[in-house]
Formats: sequence, C-alpha cells, structure tokens
Amino acid sequence: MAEPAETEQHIKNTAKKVFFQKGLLNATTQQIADEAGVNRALINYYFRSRDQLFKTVLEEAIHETRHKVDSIFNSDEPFKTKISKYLDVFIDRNAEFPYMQNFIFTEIMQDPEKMKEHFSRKRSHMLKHIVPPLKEEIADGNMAPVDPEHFIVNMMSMCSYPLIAKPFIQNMFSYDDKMYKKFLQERKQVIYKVLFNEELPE
Amino acid sequence: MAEPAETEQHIKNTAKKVFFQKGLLNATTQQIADEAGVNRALINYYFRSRDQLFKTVLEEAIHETRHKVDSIFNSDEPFKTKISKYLDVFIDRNAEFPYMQNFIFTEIMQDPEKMKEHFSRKRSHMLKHIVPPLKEEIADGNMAPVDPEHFIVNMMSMCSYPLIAKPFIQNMFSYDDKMYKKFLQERKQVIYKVLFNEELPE
DNA sequence: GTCTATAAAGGGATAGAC
DNA sequence: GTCTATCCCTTTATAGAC
Repeated sequence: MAEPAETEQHIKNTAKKVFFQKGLLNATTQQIADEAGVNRALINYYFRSRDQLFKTVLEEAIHETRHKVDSIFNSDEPFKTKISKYLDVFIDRNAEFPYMQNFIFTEIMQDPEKMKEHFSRKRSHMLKHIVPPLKEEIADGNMAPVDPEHFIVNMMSMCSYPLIAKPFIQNMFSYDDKMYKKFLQERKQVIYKVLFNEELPE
Repeated sequence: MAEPAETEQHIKNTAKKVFFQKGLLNATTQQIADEAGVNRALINYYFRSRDQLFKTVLEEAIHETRHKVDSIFNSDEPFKTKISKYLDVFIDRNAEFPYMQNFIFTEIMQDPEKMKEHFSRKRSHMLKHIVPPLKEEIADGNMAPVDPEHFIVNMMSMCSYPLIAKPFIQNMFSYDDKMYKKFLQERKQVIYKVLFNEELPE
C-alpha cells in the first residue's frame, strides 16, 4: 500500500490467499478488502468487478501450474520418471494452495463453459503426453496392461481427492495438520506404486 | 400439488433433484420454487427456512446411503466381496445423484463443524469395517501389504473423484452422457483390480 | 489513489388476505 | 394450504469528495 501501484499486486496476492489458502471460495469483496487492509472500493477500482478479480487470480494460478507440468512432460526422460515428477509437483503445489482444487471444482465444474475457457488445452495435453508413452511401456512389457483413460483418471483421483477431502481425512484419521502433511508426502510413493505396481526407485 | 399434504414431499423431491441431480448447489429458494411449480413462500411455510430444507434433504440422502453401506459391511461375506459390493452401491447410488458428492464437499467440507454433525459415526465406521479385515487379508497372504489408511483413501479417491470431476472427464475424453455412464460402470472392475491387484471374480 | 456515502439488485423470511 | 405484498439484510458497484 505504501508504494505506488503495489496495491494492485497486494490485492491480488491477498485474494489468492483468501481463495486458495484459507478456502473462502465465496469470500466477499469486503472480506478480501479487510484481509488486505484496504477499502472495498479499491477492489472495484483496480479490477472493475469481483468476477474480474476472481478470473485474474485463477488465470494466473492455472498458468503457473501448467508451466511447471509442461516443462516436465516436454523433457525426454523416461515415462515413469515423468509421472513421478508430476506427482511431486502436483502434490507440493497443491499443498501450498490447499483450496485450489476445491476452487476449481466449485467454481468451474458447475459451469462447463467456464471450464472450456480455462482447460481447453488440457485435453490434448494429458492425452498426448500420457497415452502414447503409456501404450509403449505396456507394449515393451514394462508394466501391466491398463486402459489409458482409466489410468489417467486413477492418477488424477488419487492426487486430487486427498486435497479436496482434507478436512474429511483429518477427521477420519484424527490427523493434525502436521500428520496430514506427512500423509500427503507419503502419497507420492503410494500412488506411484499403485499405478505401476512397483516401488518408486531411489 | 393436487393432493393434500403432498406438496411438502413434492418440494423435498424437487430440492433433491435441483441440489443433487442438476448440481445447483447454491440454488435459491426461487429456483427451487419455480422448478417445483409452487410459490416461494410455501417453502418457508413447510420448512421454515432454506437452511432447514437443505438440512432435511441432505440428512435423508446420507441416511439412505449409510443404510445401504451398513447392510453390506454387517454381513459375514469375505472382505473382498464386501469391497466389491461397496463399489457397486457407491457408484450406482452416486450415478443416480451425480452432484451429491459435490454437495457434500462444497457444503460440508468447508465447515468442519457441519461435517462432524453428519459424519461423526463414519470415522469409526470405515476404520472398524475395513482396517481389521484388511490386516487379516494381508497376514493371510491374500493380498500385498499396504498401509490401511492409504488403502482407504485410494479407494475413496477412485470412487469419488470421477463423480465430482464428471464435466472435466467428459471434456477430456469427449464422452457423451452414455459413454460416461459406461465409463463409471467399468470403474467397478478397474478399482477392484487396482486395490487388490487381481481381477474381479465372476 | 484512496476514502465515504449511496444507489441498485437480489434473496430470505414473514404478515395477512383468501 | 396457498398466494401477494412487504420488509430486511447482504453484497456489489459507482459517484464524488479529498
């Protein structure tokens, strides 16, 4: 706030925190303004509307994630290594912003049109990066035969669900935050093992 | 509406449909009233408040599901058979109400107190019904060693996620509703195979 | 750039007529 | 039991002073 033109960034960061870290997906402009220590009207001044702020913040977050994932799958490492690195990035990134997955589900999933805006590329993305190398691995006898589409959904399920269902899992197993964090980290190995039926190397 | 005292049930059914089948989890009383073809004030007349309607409908749905699941796990069939039947019930029931999982997540997950109201028993539930027999199966050499908590989360992940992420999956694989339904049914076998690393018998 | 004040819209709940 | 009319509250958005 002190510096000129930093307020905009500050509001954006606060909104990101409120939406994705605190889980207040339906937070009002007032809540965001309070949290940022600015007047509510400033949000309209910089972003014109709550929706615009929403969209901007989400757009940025999705872009950052996509960039990280792309650089993994565009490398020429072995398929299983790529998957292992993907699990790493996905889980760590979402541990940082625990409510991003919730956000995506509640805000986008219900409105298919919004989804197409944001994830139009993800379709060919996942399919191109995973299906051909997966078939190759199977043909080479490096893993048991599996339907590629179920493989993808299995992987995404076991990655996303524990994040979305965090409070549920914590309650069920009486995990405090530290134990839950440890549990999430363990899942990198667990998911790899379930997907390929072999231990994660190294 | 024609019959006396049927209006209450009609409103309840409509709310269930709007919330759980159409996915309008934040539906206004007006939307529900329109869909039911009744006046908005009637909802208040019968249920006093929107929250009460909400709660009633959810309560009923959870109770129905719990009843079905309980009768499976209280039988004396083999553990793997119970899991197989659970997959059956869970997937079929949620295929009928595609947005019930979303509803539970968006409404309950964010407010841990609400969750405790509804799922206080589910904790001991899942743990008691699954952990001991799972350990026994492992001890008897009927399946590969696995951490029970990760087993449970794996199972719930692969069941729930495809339901929550329906529009996402349909978009990714270009599935129409019929193909998606078929995909869901296939998952019964797929999940069983991933969990136990063996084909579903029969 | 930042604030105060206020307009404008939407939704929930209730009183009261029928 | 069902409807109309109304009240109240919340939230967004904007006008205008500083």
